[in-house]
Amino acid sequence: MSKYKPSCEEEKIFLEKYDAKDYPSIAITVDAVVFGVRRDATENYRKLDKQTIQVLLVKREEYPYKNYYALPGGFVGIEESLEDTLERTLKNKTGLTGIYSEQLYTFGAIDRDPRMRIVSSAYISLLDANKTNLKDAIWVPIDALDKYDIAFDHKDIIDEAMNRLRGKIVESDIVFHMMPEEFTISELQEVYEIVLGEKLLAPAFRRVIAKKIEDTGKMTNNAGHRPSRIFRQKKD
Amino acid sequence: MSKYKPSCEEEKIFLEKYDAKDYPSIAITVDAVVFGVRRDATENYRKLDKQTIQVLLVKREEYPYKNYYALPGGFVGIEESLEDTLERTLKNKTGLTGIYSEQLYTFGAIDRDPRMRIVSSAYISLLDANKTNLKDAIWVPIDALDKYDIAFDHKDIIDEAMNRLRGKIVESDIVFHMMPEEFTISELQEVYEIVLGEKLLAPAFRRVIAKKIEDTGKMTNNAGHRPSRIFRQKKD
DNA sequence: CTAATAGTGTCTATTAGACAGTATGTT
DNA sequence: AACATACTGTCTAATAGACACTATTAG
Repeated sequence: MSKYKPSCEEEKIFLEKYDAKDYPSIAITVDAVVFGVRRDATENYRKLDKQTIQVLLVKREEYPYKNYYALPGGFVGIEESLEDTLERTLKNKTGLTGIYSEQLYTFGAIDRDPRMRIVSSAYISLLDANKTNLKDAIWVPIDALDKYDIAFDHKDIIDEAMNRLRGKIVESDIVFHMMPEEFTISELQEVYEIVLGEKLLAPAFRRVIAKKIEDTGKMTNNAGHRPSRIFRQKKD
Repeated sequence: MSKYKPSCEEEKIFLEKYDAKDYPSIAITVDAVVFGVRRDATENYRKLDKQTIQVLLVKREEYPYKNYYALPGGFVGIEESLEDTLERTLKNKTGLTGIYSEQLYTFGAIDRDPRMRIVSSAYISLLDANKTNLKDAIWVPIDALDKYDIAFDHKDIIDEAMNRLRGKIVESDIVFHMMPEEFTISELQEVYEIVLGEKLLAPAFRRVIAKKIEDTGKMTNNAGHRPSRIFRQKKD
């Protein structure tokens, strides 16, 4: 399994005798908090569908927490890295691959799961929700979560993920993972406002964001008001 | 093990039949990156012992990586939370309890350990290194790590921890966990400079830090120059 | 006195907040 | 023209960077 080279014969024997079954078994899973912002798909109408950020949830078909909603996720295979598990799970639920993800936190309380001891590494995944072609999952607005029965400690995980997202949106470039390729500054500002939960002043926002975006030369049209320049993320 | 209540008889039977041994076994460990800054213990001489931050390492007595240095850590017990494992491990190596810690990252590459598949949750722990009464561990200056053989992927973990520490020291109050109860502003500035790896301008530093500290009314003496006010962390 | 570090005052550059105003499309 | 949103100009407040200056001890 490993590239590690034993240093001597004694060590080689030690490693061969070593049996993982001798140790108490704790399972490890990966859970994904997938965030997205949805827009109406109509070309000439770019207003947000729901003025809130949404989370991807899956209805559980089996016990425990049957019929509850849970984060997409699953057991880590013995020959699978945490990121591989994440990728596989997201592909199964959304059909999408290569979604931007980063590790959030690992939850290890002893009574997280009634079946057995399970430690879960939670990841935050961000995507432009318009692109999604969901299979078994649904989008739930973050402020409507209390209308759903959420399985395990997944509500806590979502809350923690929201905190992290709020913190990172201002000092990193992760917003762009939730945007389409091309967007207006107002659309970008809307996403900031949704995540931060507060209104921002347009001049200040434009000043700050200007360094991170570049003009495509295109304009919106038929919006019922002055058209807007269309930008994309600036990459060095 | 859990406070979870089965919803019906069918679920109760399901849970009783469920056997953790049916799933492939991945072990989980906790490793601690313990950071500290050492000062000379002499009362009237407050200069830093070594002008660098130090990490706590343990010499491995067994294979694999026998005689290499590793982060203090160990296997998570079946009835033990990640934090409990951390606390137990640190107590064994340093004799100290209640050390400030926060989760860093969970490392899950498949070939981290030659014995078996091991996923490790790494924590950052911070303490005033002067207080330590080490048992089996040694302090290694961060810039002297390449003189030691480091086991597993622990060098990567330490690097990652250093990055996190650098990021957090400016926008949180974690420095104070590495300071004694009472300190001068210069001593505090020295710790910032050690962590950030750059010199800071005293007036700017004082302006910013003033909000977080309060005067004890005491002064240093016999320092060979103008005495310094002694501060402590301000708590609301 | 000198050496050494503690601590302050202040000027300037940069950035954030606020708000009024102008611009340009659709209807 | 009226409306709606896009976009800009500018004043002010707060903050960060730089550096010169003063203060106070030991020896």
